Amino acid sequence: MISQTEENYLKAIYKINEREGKSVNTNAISAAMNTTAASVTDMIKRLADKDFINYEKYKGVTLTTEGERVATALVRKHRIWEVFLCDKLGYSWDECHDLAEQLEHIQSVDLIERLDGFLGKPKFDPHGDPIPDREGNYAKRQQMLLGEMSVGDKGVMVGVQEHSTAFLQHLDRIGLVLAAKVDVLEVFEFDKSVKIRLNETSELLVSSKVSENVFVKIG
Amino acid sequence: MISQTEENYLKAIYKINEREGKSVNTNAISAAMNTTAASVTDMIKRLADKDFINYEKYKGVTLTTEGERVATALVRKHRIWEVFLCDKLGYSWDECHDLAEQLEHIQSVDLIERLDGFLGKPKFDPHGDPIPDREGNYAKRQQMLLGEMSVGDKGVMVGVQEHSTAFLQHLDRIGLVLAAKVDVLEVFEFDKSVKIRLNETSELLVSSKVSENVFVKIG
DNA sequence: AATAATTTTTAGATTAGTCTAAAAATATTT
DNA sequence: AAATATTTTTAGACTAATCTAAAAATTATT
Repeated sequence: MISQTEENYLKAIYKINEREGKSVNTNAISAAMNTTAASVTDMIKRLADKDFINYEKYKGVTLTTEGERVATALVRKHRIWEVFLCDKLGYSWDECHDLAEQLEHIQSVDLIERLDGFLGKPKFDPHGDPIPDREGNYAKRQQMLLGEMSVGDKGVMVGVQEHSTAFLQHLDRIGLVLAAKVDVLEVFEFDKSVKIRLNETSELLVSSKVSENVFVKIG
Repeated sequence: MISQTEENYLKAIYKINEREGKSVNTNAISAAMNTTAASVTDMIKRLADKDFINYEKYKGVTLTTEGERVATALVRKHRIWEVFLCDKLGYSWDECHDLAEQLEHIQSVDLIERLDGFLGKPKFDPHGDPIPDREGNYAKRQQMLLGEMSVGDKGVMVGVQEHSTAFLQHLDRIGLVLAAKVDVLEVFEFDKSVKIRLNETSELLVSSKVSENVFVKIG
């Protein structure tokens, strides 16, 4: 058996590795898990004993095949539950995350498959993040940050890099929500702010904080 | 904060009290929780410290108002999740229990209210057990055991006393499921078996094991 | 390369939840 | 009412997950 805590550590390691692309060190994990470095050392020994991670003292950790399987299964469950919460129960995208953190730990081989079917086998969660399949594979999104786009580029808002409640609520407030049409009108190098046309109607000037954390799918 | 384990103990105490109607003793709890009497003593001290139960050494325990609130909230959540699993995801009534045991511990003030609304505010779970309202109140069912009915009585199958998988699967097999119409044709005092007409068509002879564990609503 | 700074690990404690074995209290039987 | 049986509690120990403080290893800086 694997505990919820162990699962959460594996997910944290997976996400850090996905972001940084290398062996994950103790401090990064303790920051992500809100614990001390000592606690992390204890835990990674346990996870290494159970063959979920490869660990060498002072060298950081990487996930084994089995560890990666557990982590992607959690991500899959998390994102499918988020779709349920938003599509069926009317939660907004900033509210669904915390509940999904709990629901992703429900242990059942087929509950999540049935839920997936009930929801119409969605490919993306309400934040535009892709949902891994049963094998843990998911297509990397054909997307770029709004801040990396050029004048004249057109696309659709497909996701966010930053998932904080405050940020998501801000996006709601300015109308830059999932599936919004985005045309880049001007890029101000000075402060990295970007002027866009939203949904082919209103003009909107967004700050660097926004442009550097919003993903747009070109096309 | 209250832990999942503490919640489970409170629910067990609630159910034993509901069944036996008196102060709940240590051994009954250890049997229900599949632990030792020593573990129960440890736990009831903790629950008494937190004012969830009234406890006097060697005298058993009763729930406080707060303890009862927690227990009925759990029962409410359990039964609403069961409705979701059966109505929306196609689980059968013998499969949904174990999953609901996990789902009932999801902590959220309004998730269960939204789910309740999504499901159309059901009054009964898939086993015919009543769903408590937010205050923990629920109407006692207008029902009797099949074995207590008389020849000529007619009714509808509304629930079971015994919840084991084997029993529920047996009921499925003989077609005596929730909402089935039941007319009592003959009662054999010798072995407490009962002959019924099922759904106004087939005749069926059921054993005492069945007749003493199936609830029928008269009318 | 020596020193300083940072990161990581170890050592030793703590809490929740569990256990076994033995002692104490209560209930039942003779 | 004494003996026996049952129930409950205590005592002491274990594991998972955490902590603080100190030691050890690694990395960066002068």
